[in-house]
Amino acid sequence: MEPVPFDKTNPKSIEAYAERLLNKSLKNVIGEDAIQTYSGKGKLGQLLEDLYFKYKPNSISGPDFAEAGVELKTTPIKETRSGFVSKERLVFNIINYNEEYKNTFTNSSFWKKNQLLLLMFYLYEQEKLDIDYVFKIIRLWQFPATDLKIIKDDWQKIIAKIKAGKAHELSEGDTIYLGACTKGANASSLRAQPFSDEMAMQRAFSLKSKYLNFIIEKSFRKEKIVIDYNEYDRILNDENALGERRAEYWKLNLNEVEPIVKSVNEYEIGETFEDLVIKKFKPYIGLSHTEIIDTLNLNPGNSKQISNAIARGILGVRKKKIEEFEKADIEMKTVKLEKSGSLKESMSFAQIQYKEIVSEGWEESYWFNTLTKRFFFVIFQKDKENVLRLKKVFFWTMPSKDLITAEEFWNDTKSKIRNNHFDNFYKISDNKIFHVRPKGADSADLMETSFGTFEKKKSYWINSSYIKEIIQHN
DNA sequence: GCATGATCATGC
DNA sequence: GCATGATCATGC
Repeated sequence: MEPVPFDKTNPKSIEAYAERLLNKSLKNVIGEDAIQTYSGKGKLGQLLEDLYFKYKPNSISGPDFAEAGVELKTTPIKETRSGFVSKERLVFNIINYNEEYKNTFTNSSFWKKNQLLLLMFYLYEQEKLDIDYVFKIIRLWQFPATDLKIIKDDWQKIIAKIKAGKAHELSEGDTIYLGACTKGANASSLRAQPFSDEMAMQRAFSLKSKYLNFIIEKSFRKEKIVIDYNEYDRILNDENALGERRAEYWKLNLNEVEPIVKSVNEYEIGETFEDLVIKKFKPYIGLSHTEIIDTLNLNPGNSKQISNAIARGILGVRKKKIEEFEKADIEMKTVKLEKSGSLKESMSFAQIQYKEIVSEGWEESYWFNTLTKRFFFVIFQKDKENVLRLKKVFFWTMPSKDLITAEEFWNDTKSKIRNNHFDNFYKISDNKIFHVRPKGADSADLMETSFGTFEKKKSYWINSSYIKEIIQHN
């Protein structure tokens, strides 16, 4: 066997060799002949291994480049008006429910395989073949310590659900950065789980698409720092030693966002990111808007967004967006309760895209992707004097049974739009969690349909009664 | 008092 | 200019 064209024990050497593909496609570099004589099959990652790296992984459970500890990942980006963004989540190894729970994080299948990634982002273009995709970012990636801490907690949360015999109830929205996404041809790709007879959907570890956007954005800026291994140690210190330590990674340069947690030293022992967020709110429970604003010296103005500004102020993020929430795609929702504990208003979401929904599948739809997010609720309630006071905060994910209702609602909405019926959607009075209601500048604010006609802009809403129940039970 | 339709304020 | 989050207005 001919020697590989790089030092297979050295991540930097593998990266340097990979970088020769930058702004090129696989076909550009190895030529059409090599591809035509290739007898294997597979997607881009496989083709790269076979035809470009000429490297056969000698272990299935470990990283692709075993000697260097490097896992190769190809993942698509797409171009939008605001630049390049991730097209989809990054999918890691399938979760073996019967095995993974026996491990600690440090010797988990996830960590052993994915602690050092060679990421190859390519520009997805619908009409192109895999071999013609052009690579736009090629780089080694290690998780910054503050992110690794969250990822470890995410992993443990997934394991806890398996240990509780609830693998069938896993949801991508359960966790912050590391998700358990469905993986399989269809909903009948089921697997056994160790502590329940119920079959569970096959799932894989995955990184949220929004998290990838940060890697993408910061990679284009090419900023480097040296990783803080003391912080790594603090995260992993209750377990085995970390493997070989890696040299450099690219720092997230945060101009538009600001993290809640600046260093892993801010965590108490055993505390998760969510614990820490909730803890930050504790001293302000029961205080009024004005009292919180005075205490923290905030300057939120007098707008409709005041509750939002107060919540960010409490988290120490004043002007910018919350980095962790952006990367995890956590949806922060502030709610105002009346004295009685009910909500005056239902909760609105984005406008229904009439031209898009008609050809979408459920799991790629806006509504599915919104409802499977993790939510962070910040609840204010009016007191006897009608003064809004902070009541409670909590993280929440929609239970799977309500997602079934959501799918029915969405299918109903979609089929009406397909049939050119733009009224008669679910109403609040149907009492089925969701409804459709107008939302535009005014009643003359219209959106084009797939029929070429124009209809009033309408949005997805969650009924206030449902939100009220969530608040009561959390 | 609530359901439904309508519209405002802000930020990107 | 427009989408989003928030809220108002009307009528039953």
